[in-house]
Amino acid sequence: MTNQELADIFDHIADILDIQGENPFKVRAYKKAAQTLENLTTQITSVEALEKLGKLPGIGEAITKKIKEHLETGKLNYYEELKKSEYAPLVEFLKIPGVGPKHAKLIYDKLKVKTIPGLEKTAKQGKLRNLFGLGEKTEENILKGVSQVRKFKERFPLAYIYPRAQAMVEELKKNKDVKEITLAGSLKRMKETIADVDILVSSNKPSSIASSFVKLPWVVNILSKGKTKSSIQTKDGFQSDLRIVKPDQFGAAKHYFTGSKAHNIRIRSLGVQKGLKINEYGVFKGKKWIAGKTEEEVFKSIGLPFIPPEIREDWGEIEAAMDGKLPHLVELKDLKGDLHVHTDWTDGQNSIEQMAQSAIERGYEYLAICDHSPTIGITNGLDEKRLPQQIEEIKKLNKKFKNFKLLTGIEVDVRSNGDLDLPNDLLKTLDVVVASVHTKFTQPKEEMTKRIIKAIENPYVDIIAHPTGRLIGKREPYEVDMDKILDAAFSNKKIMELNAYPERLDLNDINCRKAKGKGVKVAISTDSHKDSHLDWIFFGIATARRGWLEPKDVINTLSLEKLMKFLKK
DNA sequence: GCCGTTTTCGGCCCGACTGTTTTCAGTCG
Repeated sequence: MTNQELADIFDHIADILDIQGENPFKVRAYKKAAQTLENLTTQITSVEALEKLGKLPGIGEAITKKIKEHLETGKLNYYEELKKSEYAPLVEFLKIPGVGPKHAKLIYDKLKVKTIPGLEKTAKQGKLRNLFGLGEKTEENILKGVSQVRKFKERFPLAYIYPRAQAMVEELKKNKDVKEITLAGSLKRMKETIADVDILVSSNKPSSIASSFVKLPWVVNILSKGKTKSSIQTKDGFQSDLRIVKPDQFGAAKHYFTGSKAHNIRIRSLGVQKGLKINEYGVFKGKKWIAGKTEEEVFKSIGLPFIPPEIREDWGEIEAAMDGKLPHLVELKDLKGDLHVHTDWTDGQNSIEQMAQSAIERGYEYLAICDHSPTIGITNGLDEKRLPQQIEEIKKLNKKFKNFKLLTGIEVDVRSNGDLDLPNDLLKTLDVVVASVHTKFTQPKEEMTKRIIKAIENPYVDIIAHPTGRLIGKREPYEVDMDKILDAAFSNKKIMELNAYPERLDLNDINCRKAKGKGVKVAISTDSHKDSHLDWIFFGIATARRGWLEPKDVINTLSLEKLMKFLKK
């Protein structure tokens, strides 16, 4: 039972209760508990962990008891009973935009419809419009919503959304009535997957902005258009929401629309304690506006320093801010090099020299060439004959550079028994050895954990690449005991990779934070297979920041000299 | 259901847009 599975149960409970018409604060309590569990950095696998559990935000006596019951018996009676409720199937309806718990219940109570296909049929027959509170328009919207649920995926990878969102911002900037413009929401917080694109604009002519927005070239459907708020769907499959405020309100609005929701609730509650009201228009004392031009002003009003967007998740950032212990998050400019790239010696597209040139253009001091080893046959992996040849080539090239060095390396495969597919005699001649799992992902958790720990214990291995093997939206992480892996990494002074390849982002934010907590250093590397891929470091940095990493936690912020010392080379 | 430098009871963040019920409930973020 993972935290995520427990979180899903409480989330489901909240939805069923909501449809049943339970006390909305009780519903919110379950939602809050689900969120806390989802964001936890340690797995709740033991009953002992429960001692600390009750102290977590939103988890009190009743929910602790429920978690305990589930851990001990493998199920939760309350949940099992709730699932038998005639309203339980209606949770599906909540996925339809515009349908909430009240309408779901109403539709079922009056028409006994409880499936999405059934709902579609009923709507097409024109039966919904006769229900009290619903009309023709709502019926139409529900039909649209049903087809949308089919057509639109739930979330998109950050790297898919980000460039498209930037393009929308650039297009909107052409409107001269835009004073300030920014991305907001989960995109501003750089979550690894994004449901929709939030854009915030300050302007004295809101209607002009709204008109530009709904006329953007990517728009396929206008969902709503108002003076301060509009929503569209784009041809790329995602929704985008625009908010427009006055220039003096921009900071308060930016804070508010960046979220997360949990963070905002905390901030607003702190405001209430100080007799302040905080909303998207500013900070108010009574009816008097006292702050809100910048985000800094909003934080300052409740006595806090600026909290970076990436960590606004109510994962402890507010407590850290109160104690003056906010991390100084790592930035792109802190990085001195990339420790994992491929070339045309294996499955990369550019030569070693071209990769070096691109690294130099990005201001790096070093670049580690870590091509594949023999096991990955299709990549033309380097064997005992070709790897020494590549090392020679790199040595020759290094004579050409000033203030820059190519590091010799390999991405060596970890076999299913934990052995590496190149001999130690060869590995010890390299500057950087990155070890990774590319085969037999379905091993049981214990075997996989042992396998990786064995690689960590090899004296010539420096870095474990993409430690969970997940591909966002395509492949779940393999089963592995991350706590044990990190403990082994710490005691062997080994580095964990944060692979910045857009579909990997592995370690993810939560595991980065866990690594930091255990004192394990992280390498943010792109795994580039092409010179332009070096820019993907952007998403690696974003994930590192979400994981609270500081320059001191990241190994490739070290100068070449200090790096080589750390690697003992 | 959670929580407490106002409280172990009585609160719980706040506002915009839509559609429909002509004064507001439902949904969303």
